[in-house]
Amino acid sequence: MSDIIRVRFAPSPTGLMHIGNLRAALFNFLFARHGKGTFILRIEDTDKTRYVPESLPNILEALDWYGLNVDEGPFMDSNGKVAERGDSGPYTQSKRLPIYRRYANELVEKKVAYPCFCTPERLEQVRHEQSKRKEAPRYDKRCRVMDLVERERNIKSGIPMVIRLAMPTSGITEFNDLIRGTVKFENSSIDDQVLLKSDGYPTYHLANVVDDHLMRISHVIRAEEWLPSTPKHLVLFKAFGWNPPHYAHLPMILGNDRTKLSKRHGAVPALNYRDLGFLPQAVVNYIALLGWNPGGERESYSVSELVDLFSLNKVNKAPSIFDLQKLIWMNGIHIRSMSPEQLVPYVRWFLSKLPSDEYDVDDATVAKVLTVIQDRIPTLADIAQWGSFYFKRKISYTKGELANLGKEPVRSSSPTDSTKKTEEALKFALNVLEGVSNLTFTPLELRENFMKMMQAEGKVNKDVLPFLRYTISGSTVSADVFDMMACLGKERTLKRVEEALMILRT
RNA sequence: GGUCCCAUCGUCUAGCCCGGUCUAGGACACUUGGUUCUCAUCCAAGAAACUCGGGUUCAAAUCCCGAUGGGACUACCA
Repeated sequence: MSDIIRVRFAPSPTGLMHIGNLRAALFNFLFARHGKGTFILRIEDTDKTRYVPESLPNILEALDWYGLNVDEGPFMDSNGKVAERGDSGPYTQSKRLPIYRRYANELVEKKVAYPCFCTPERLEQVRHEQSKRKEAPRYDKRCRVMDLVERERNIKSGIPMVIRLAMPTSGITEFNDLIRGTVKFENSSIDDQVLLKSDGYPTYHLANVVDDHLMRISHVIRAEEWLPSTPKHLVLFKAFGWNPPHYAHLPMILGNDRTKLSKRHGAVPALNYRDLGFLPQAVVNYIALLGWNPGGERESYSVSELVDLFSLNKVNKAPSIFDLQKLIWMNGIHIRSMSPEQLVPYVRWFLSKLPSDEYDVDDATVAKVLTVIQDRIPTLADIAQWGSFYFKRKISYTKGELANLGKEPVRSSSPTDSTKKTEEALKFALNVLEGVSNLTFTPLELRENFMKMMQAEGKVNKDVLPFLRYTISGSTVSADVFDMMACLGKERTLKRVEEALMILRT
């Protein structure tokens, strides 16, 4: 076996790319890049009945969003059409049907496979009877022992048939899984799998083996659910006289209830995380650490660091549970580690979703706003709420709401008292703000001025700042008041305070 | 039912291969405190695990066996 690394991510286009797919893709990608190898995308569309046309564009978009660039295989060209690159194509199995047929015939000639004429109904019944007798449900090998004359006759008369693998009835098949070590299977316990269906399409098992060989795949890195069918694949490799690739079976990602991740478990489609406001590098970082750990105590890694450190023998054997809480935390880490300018492209989409009659999103100032709120947004989607002090055209509140701010928490004061208190605070603020020059309207300067003046008048923060916060942001929960005011600029800040005072006087 | 895989805090994990340095470390979440005009960030502290039973050994989270538990597979699906 050559030491050139070629790996593939081989999804079947039966639905949207989900987290499990993403994980398989990511580990293949990391392994390929780490070993300076080739990362191949292969589309396993051999089940016509489950084919979903939107699936492939979704897979390509997801790979692109997460930065898992494919070296060979389908890609979206500049016209938005699916094209393929690489010299081992086609990379879409439905375009390789003659190849599989040829190899299936070769297996029949070698007597490693045989035609089977059993109807689905008969198979169903055989299985039914077996399970009634508490036996393992499996094909009873009736057509395997059919005499050649009858077989020829059946073929000639055009009875629908499939090609089945003639699994050895004795001996064991063992292999060294790169993650799990030696795994052994009793050949006699394995069914005579269908290799070529009656519609001329191959099953996964045939297509997989043929393509992995033809595409010179060096390492098959796939989910653990494939572990039990690996001996079938090995038997096929042996029958063809080919060298099998190395195998590595990844532990599964489970939902909170410890079962296979499915729709019930929340935002499973991989691109949903984009729409929920997660950074691709945060998701990649999180997923990489689910079932893999380079050792040590670090949690935050860039993609290139992951590539440098990645190795299959550090992959865990046990399945892991997807924890959205930790992803959210990690997203925050990545958001805070980036500059506002770097964040802008990711944030734009969320801002574009805001109603334009209420929000005024000025592209040029997004970065400025981000510096103010970057520390407190766990996801990019939160920019709408936290940035609204700036983007919202009009901060609206009623007189009552403003007055309410003046209420003492303990002893309740009369409405007039609380209105007065609010008014007093805002008048004070207005006065201070007017004293700060346009040029020095910075958080630091503002803070100093306010502190100085408050001290002079015997006021404490609580007497002024909550009122100002509400006036500026329209919320009792917001970013730093001074940061917000500096971000807004003197003119807009003054306008808001003045407007609030006017409302109070009505 | 059969086959295979797996097993450290609620969760992600370090340690396991090459037994002693483990009164088992880190992180998320949780609780408490500090910083603070709010919410976050940040800082400090706390609670929280080697599934069980045998064996090997002077010594086992680490090696072996078994049980239990969980998961995957068991289709003319991948």
